[in-house]
Amino acid sequence: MDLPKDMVAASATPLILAILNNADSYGYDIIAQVKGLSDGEMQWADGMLYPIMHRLEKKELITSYWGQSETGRKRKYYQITSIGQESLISLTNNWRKLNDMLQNLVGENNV
Amino acid sequence: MDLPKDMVAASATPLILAILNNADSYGYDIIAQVKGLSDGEMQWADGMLYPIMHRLEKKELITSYWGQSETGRKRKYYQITSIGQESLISLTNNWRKLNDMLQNLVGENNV
DNA sequence: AACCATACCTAGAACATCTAGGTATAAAGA
DNA sequence: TCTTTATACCTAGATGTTCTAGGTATGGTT
Repeated sequence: MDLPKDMVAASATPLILAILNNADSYGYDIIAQVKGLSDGEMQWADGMLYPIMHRLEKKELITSYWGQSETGRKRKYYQITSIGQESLISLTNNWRKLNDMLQNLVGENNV
Repeated sequence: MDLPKDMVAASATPLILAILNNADSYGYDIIAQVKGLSDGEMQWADGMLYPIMHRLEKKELITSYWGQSETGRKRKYYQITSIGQESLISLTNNWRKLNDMLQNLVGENNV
């Protein structure tokens, strides 16, 4: 896909929230899910994800708790909050509106 | 709409390119078009637009030329380049893909 | 003359991402 | 038991960007 940075930035938050809205998850798994959802086109580096997670936590869109993998390795699980769910709805609507605007505008003159 | 900054940023470039792809235009008119297209929900400040135009010009996605309004006031018109058109296609496709991903993901669990 | 709307511009604050490093540990294999 | 690999998390700071808050200029209107 080779996304411009600003699109990566703008899509990261809603994608993360949408994933957590389906089920609690942790850093490495979120990266794996995004990779899967995008057919391998989006491959986030972990160092890019964690600062975003921390920011989302600070904004209280998500919370975290320590858990363990089956093998005993510790993991930090993230859970969406009700504020996060509201934000997800709003972000998703904005994405749809902007996408519609853009597609219509471009469609007019069949680029 | 009350868009987060990163979404404003990510949508500004494709919107501007799409508008110029329909017809050459100038700063104030682009702002007016965006306002119209969004039903008044997106109101860009001019001071926000010009730096973006200059950056797009630097990247050679658009070019500019001086013209005049009917009343004689000078205007800087912008025109999309072929690089800009390619970029517009790519950006529009990326927007559609990301939007599809997001809507599907959210739709699954009817937020 | 004064004011308003149009029209463009820039410096720098503010903010966020993302690179490039780092730590730690379980499992596997030699 | 030692090394390697994969998993798992973290942060400082460079980098890049938007956007605010200023500014200039001018034609039309009162």
